[in-house]
Amino acid sequence: MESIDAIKRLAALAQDSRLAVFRQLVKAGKEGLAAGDIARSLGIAPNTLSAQLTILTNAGLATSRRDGRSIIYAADYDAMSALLIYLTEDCCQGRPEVCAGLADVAGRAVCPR
Amino acid sequence: MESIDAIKRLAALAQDSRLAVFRQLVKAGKEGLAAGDIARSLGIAPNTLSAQLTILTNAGLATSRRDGRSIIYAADYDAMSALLIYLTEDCCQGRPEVCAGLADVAGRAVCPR
DNA sequence: GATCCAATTCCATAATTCTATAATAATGGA
DNA sequence: TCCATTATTATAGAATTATGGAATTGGATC
Repeated sequence: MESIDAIKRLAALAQDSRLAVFRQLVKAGKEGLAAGDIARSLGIAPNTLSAQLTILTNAGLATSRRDGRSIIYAADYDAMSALLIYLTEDCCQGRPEVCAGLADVAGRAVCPR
Repeated sequence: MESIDAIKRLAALAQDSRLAVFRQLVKAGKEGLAAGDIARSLGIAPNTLSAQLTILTNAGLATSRRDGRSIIYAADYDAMSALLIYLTEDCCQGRPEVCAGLADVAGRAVCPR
């Protein structure tokens, strides 16, 4: 993964509405959520949300598909994985004990149920 | 973890110099790196780097300690863990197959050696 | 104390990002 | 076709962020 892509993704997530949207999408799973439903549930104006969704999509963190009048957005889990890898790669430099706890916690966190 | 803390951390990482600094710190491990060494190795002016390090520190992603004239910065692995957890928690909503790949990849990524 | 070195703080400018209003596009039903 | 619904695009003002020069602080050495 390129540094510039990581920055794009991090910047996309570094804003409260967008982070809230992304977390909703992560929870929603593959089926995704309609733009309008997200706007209502988070109390964001449709046009503002649209701009936020565009940023998430351009960053590669979300995908969209049309379903009738609605546009359904879904989290892109692969893009998320790539980002996590990028942030933590080469950690501990041959001294695994340093980040053993991190590995443990990250492994559990990703799919807690 | 609070949303506002996650945003702070994401924003701290969403900038090329700071991301490069953080990755160096992650690679360096607990011993950390002196501010001056980071500035030289990345070609960043000392005062600019100082501002970046302050942002990373305020976000909780780095710690600092003085050693003689130098100030040594180190990555905070716990803060990093907390962020990864926050980003991925409640993913897959009871359908583990959705993010099994993510769990796998994240688990390996954190400590590749 | 005087001096050098490492790092930070202060401050101003440039650039970017956020958000909302207004206008536009696409879809489906009467 | 006409209209309501859903969503996006365009644009602009406000706010935030990034960066560098100059000055300052803290520590080591003489």
